Amino acid sequence: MNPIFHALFQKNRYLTNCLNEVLKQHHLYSSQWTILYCLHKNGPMTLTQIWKYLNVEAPSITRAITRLEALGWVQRLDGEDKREKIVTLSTQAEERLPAITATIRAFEEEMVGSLTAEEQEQFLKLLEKMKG
Amino acid sequence: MNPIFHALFQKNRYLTNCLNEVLKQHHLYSSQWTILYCLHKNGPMTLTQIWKYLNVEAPSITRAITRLEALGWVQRLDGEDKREKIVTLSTQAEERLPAITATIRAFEEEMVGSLTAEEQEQFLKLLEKMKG
DNA sequence: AGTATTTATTTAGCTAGGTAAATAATTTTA
DNA sequence: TAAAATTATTTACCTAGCTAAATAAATACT
Repeated sequence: MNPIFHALFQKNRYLTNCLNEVLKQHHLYSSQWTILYCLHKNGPMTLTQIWKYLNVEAPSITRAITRLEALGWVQRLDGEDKREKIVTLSTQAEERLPAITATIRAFEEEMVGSLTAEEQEQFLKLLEKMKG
Repeated sequence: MNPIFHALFQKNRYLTNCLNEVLKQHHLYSSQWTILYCLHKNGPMTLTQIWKYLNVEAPSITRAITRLEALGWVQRLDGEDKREKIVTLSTQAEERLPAITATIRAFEEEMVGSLTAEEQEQFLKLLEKMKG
């Protein structure tokens, strides 16, 4: 296998495992956090808005939201268009998000901190230059 | 979320989806192919050798090998040490691998070809420089 | 030799992604 | 306006990663 692919897949696995490890203290998985952060940043969103924003398929989001709702992090409200459900953060989630965000920032700093700002920019540029 | 992480996770998803798409013609999933390639390159291996080489956990490999065996791509043979199973490619797999490898090479070329050799090297260096 | 520890594999059960198809509500069109 | 097409969400089921714990064989230690 092309070493670039190999390295990219490995790093991806490694980083998500680390992220999950770090999020354990908040009783969250990485992709749950991704959704909470998305809602925090954008306010209430429909399921479709969420999965289009995060670039995954609808069923992944349905499942994740069902779990997040059961755990009390979000609510599903009926939209004006009766087909759509609007997802909002619970007040509990709003309260906890600052602490979680701090954890994440520290983690990201640790992981990416070994690269200079210039290298980070270069890395992003190369990632985007890869076809897709 | 840090844009580097975001971009890396997205690209990872995108590439594995593309890879699966391309491998459909050979009736394989990307991680099945990863294992076949590993065996092709290294010859017969125990399960432990495989998962250590690929940097994943043992149960993932057990499951994948079970499936590959059911589909006729590999065999599990008892080792001299009766605890270990030695995995070998079937002759059918050996016959088909060249065509599959060609497909993969073309795909990789298409994906990574937008980067110059220098950029590819740089990308790898940056990936490795990220903590982990 | 007999017990304790380690090692290799497997099983069970979780999140997280995917596709295909079902359902219900809305829009378009004839 | 009734039928057809589209859209939002869900359900069912697949691969693919993970951890924790079970099992069986080999090794180490009295």
